[in-house]
Amino acid sequence: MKGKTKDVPQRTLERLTLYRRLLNALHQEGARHIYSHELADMAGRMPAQVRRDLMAVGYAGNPARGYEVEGLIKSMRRFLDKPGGQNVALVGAGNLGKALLAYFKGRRPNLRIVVVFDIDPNKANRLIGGCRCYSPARMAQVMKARDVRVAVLAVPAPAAQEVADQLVAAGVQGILNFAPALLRVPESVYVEDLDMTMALEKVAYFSRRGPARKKVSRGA
Amino acid sequence: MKGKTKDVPQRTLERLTLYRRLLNALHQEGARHIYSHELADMAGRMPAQVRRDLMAVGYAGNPARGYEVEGLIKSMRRFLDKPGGQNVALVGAGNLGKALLAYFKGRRPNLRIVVVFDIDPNKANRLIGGCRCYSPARMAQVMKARDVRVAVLAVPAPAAQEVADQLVAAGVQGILNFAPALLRVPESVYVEDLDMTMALEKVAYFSRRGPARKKVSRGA
DNA sequence: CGCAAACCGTTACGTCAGTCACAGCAAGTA
DNA sequence: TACTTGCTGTGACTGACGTAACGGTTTGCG
Ligand SMILES: NC(=O)c1ccc[n+]([C@@H]2O[C@H](COP(=O)([O-])OP(=O)(O)OC[C@H]3O[C@@H](n4cnc5c(N)ncnc54)[C@H](O)[C@@H]3O)[C@@H](O)[C@H]2O)c1
Ligand SMILES: NC(=O)c1ccc[n+]([C@@H]2O[C@H](COP(=O)([O-])OP(=O)(O)OC[C@H]3O[C@@H](n4cnc5c(N)ncnc54)[C@H](O)[C@@H]3O)[C@@H](O)[C@H]2O)c1
Repeated sequence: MKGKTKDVPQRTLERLTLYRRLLNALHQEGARHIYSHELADMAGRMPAQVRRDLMAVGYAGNPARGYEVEGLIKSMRRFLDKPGGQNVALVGAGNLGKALLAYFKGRRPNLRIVVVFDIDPNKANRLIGGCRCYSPARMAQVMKARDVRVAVLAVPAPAAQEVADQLVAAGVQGILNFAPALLRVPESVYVEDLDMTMALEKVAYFSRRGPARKKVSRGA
Repeated sequence: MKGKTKDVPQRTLERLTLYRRLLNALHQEGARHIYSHELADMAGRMPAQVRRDLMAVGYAGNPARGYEVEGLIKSMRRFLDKPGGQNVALVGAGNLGKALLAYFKGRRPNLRIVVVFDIDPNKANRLIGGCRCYSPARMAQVMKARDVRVAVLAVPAPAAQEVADQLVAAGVQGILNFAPALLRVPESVYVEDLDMTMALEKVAYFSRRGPARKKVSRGA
């Protein structure tokens, strides 16, 4: 019973994934120990925040040596990852979808895109970026067979809600949505919106208003 | 004297761009007036928050008819956009860069990608997605000639800092960063990080933890 | 013309995340 | 062994943001 994770704030989780990335790089370079202020520097945060974030994963550091890199990585893996890994589906093999597919190809061992869906008949039943592409009509069937519970949505905005409904019907519990559209899904389904247009407008706006801002970088 | 914009919160600005998108669609459909609770429904927020956000743009609604759509759109344009529009540069014409280029092509009249930079000699001095592609060596020169102050960074992570330095040297004041790397830039430069990997890990994590979450969707 | 209703603008409140500060402790030193 | 040092873990503080509440105002109708 390793439960009792008492709800981690979203921002904290974002930072944890960042820390892990940094730690993996450090481990590659042979580092054995690291202090909170070192991690903080690399992540662009405050040392206290790093320590507080790490409290969530329940790994105790040593006041004299800091955190043991390898052990911390293992702890974070236990905390962040699903033991057997998670299969991910991609819907929409357009420009963005194909870029994502190429990027995630073999990169994340336990967060792998294993199947693609696209309504375009020219794409269905073919291999795209090493993944089998199916017609959305077969979604429920394929998703269940492959035990997919997370999906990336990269279709045009007008089709987004329809696809989301299909995904939910197919048993998906989390959606990474690239379409600029508000998805109506059941409470139990987690949706993360990633709106690039909004992000660009934000940059355009704040880049005009002097340096009066804080250091909240925010991912996704 | 329309100054006195007294620093808008980032989240508010994100929502404003969303409202504007919705309003444009409504205007297309011929809607003339709209209430805060209608906009709120469409945006997935609370009516009070919509009203509060709209305070920032300084457009007054009417208690009986709500907001006048066309006037509000105009006000938001005045508030959000730079009068003559803003030119944007894209650095890195890889899979992601090309997708972005295709997507923004002619879509945003006053936020246009006008130039591309890539270190690949096969791409330099050619047209990519309707944009001239230059070698990074000519960055400062080209950027100044085209008055570009905003850049999208889509190069591999190891090259990100170097490119950021070049961009800053070329006079850029805002960067939309897709690379999973922390950019060190002067205080006056605004950086918005958009980390897709982080977003996907977030979805994978929270999709496993029941429906205990709030309705903070967050863009970018 | 007076009234009722509905919504806007704004102020006040509550909640949550980020920061600070300090107690506790493990290692190194004399 | 006794002491010093510097970092961790954590409670308390602060500030920002979202939420709720309320007075003001404009319209429609009796
Ligand atoms: N740079 C970008 O590409 C970019 C930038 C910002 C936002 N977006 C958003 O990302 C999404 C995808 O962008 P894109 O450039 O890849 O678009 P795209 O037009 O290149 O690709 C869309 C793909 O989705 C498929 N599709 C359409 N309807 C479908 C359905 N009902 N079921 C399954 N597949 C369907 C199409 O066949 C096509 O292959 C869009 O919502 C867009 O607004 C993309
Ligand atoms: N789906 C995706 O494509 C995806 C997903 C998540 C993150 N990212 C991030 O986005 C960035 C770009 O991804 P991509 O898939 O387009 O990569 P890519 O390898 O397809 O393209 C990178 C491009 O950048 C160019 N480049 C390299 N160094 C450069 C330099 N110093 N100056 C100018 N140009 C240079 C290369 O020539 C290439 O054209 C990466 O940092 C990646 O981590 C991409």
